[in-house]
Amino acid sequence: MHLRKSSERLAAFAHKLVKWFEQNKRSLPWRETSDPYRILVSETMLQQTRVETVVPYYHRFLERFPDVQSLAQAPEQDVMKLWQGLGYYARARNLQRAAAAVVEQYAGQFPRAVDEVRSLPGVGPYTSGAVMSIAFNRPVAAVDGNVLRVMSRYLGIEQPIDHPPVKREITEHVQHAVEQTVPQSFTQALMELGAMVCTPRKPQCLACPIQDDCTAFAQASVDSIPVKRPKRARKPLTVMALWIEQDGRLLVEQRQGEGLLANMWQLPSLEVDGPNGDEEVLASLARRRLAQLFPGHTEDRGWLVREGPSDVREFAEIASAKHIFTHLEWDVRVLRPIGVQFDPGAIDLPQNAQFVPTAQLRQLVWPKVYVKILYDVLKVDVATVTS
DNA sequence: AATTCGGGGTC
DNA sequence: GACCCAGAATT
Repeated sequence: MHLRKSSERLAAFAHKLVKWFEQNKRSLPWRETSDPYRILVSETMLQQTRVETVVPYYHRFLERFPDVQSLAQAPEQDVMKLWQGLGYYARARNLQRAAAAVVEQYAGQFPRAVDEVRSLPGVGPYTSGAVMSIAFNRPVAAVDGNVLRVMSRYLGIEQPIDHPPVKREITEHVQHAVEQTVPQSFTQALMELGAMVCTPRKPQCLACPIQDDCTAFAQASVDSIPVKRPKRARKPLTVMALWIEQDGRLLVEQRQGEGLLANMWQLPSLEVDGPNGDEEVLASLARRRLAQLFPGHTEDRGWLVREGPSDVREFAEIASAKHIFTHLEWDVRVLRPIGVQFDPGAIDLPQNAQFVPTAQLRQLVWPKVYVKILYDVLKVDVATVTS
């Protein structure tokens, strides 16, 4: 792969970016340190997540887990609770596994070799480059969404940037540039330019330090670069969730350990494809879920008692919420059985379900959509970190 | 090479 | 609504 820009022009490019960065950089918490652990925490939180969103999480997380040891030995639920609301929860589990690997495989000393850093759980091509350059000032390219946008415009690349060969070509240019300057500053400068000047919409080309050498600016094609391939449509799902509250306790269940929102807590629920929220469909789902939760029980004079199938007939929809994921769209409908009481002590529940006093709900880790539902119904804020 | 992982800000 | 964000892991 030949370079579109000469080595000399890339050196000048890098130099101008670094100079611009030193004069224009934002003050951000992770720019106060070169501790590789803290850089890794920030980079992991920043994956697919905006700076403003991350800042408060970064402070809380490092206050509770100031070093790899404290993170490595913490209960996973404590880590997840501090990640609650950030999304992409595998990042949190991987980050803790990475801390454990540093403690166990590197005797608590953060590894300094690219391959070793890259081998840590949750550390991919971008994050390894970011840690190497930012924390250790080593010349390793870090190519994220900002960099792909800046470089595709600078180089005038009109092929889709999410095409691997295109990303490889861009990485080669970035690698060549970072080797000719101060890696620590250059990596951050490239991303800072993408965030503040070379933005997705309405880039501030007149304020750009590399405007004079930018291919897209020269061609007036800034608005049509980068090109990305179209995304698939989201899949709509209807989620029937049961509200079963008895004597100040709410019936909740923990999701399975893999996949979407792994291990997080929710109301007992059933999912069906499509917008499917007819009253009768929901009631039928609710009866089916009740039968799963309370096998062999039936309603008798207003109480759910043993023997016979669950035959609760009527439900009230007490709350609803729509929630959009990257590839899914949830329509959550919360149904409360009418005229039935439960005896939390006399019922055998599935392993992952239990009645929890409403005052203790906030100790569990909840997906955002259930944070909203619990607040709507109970007026309790289960997002507040208490641990 | 394509999918699966959250959630929020912005236009 | 559609887009996109300091991406990685899995298939």
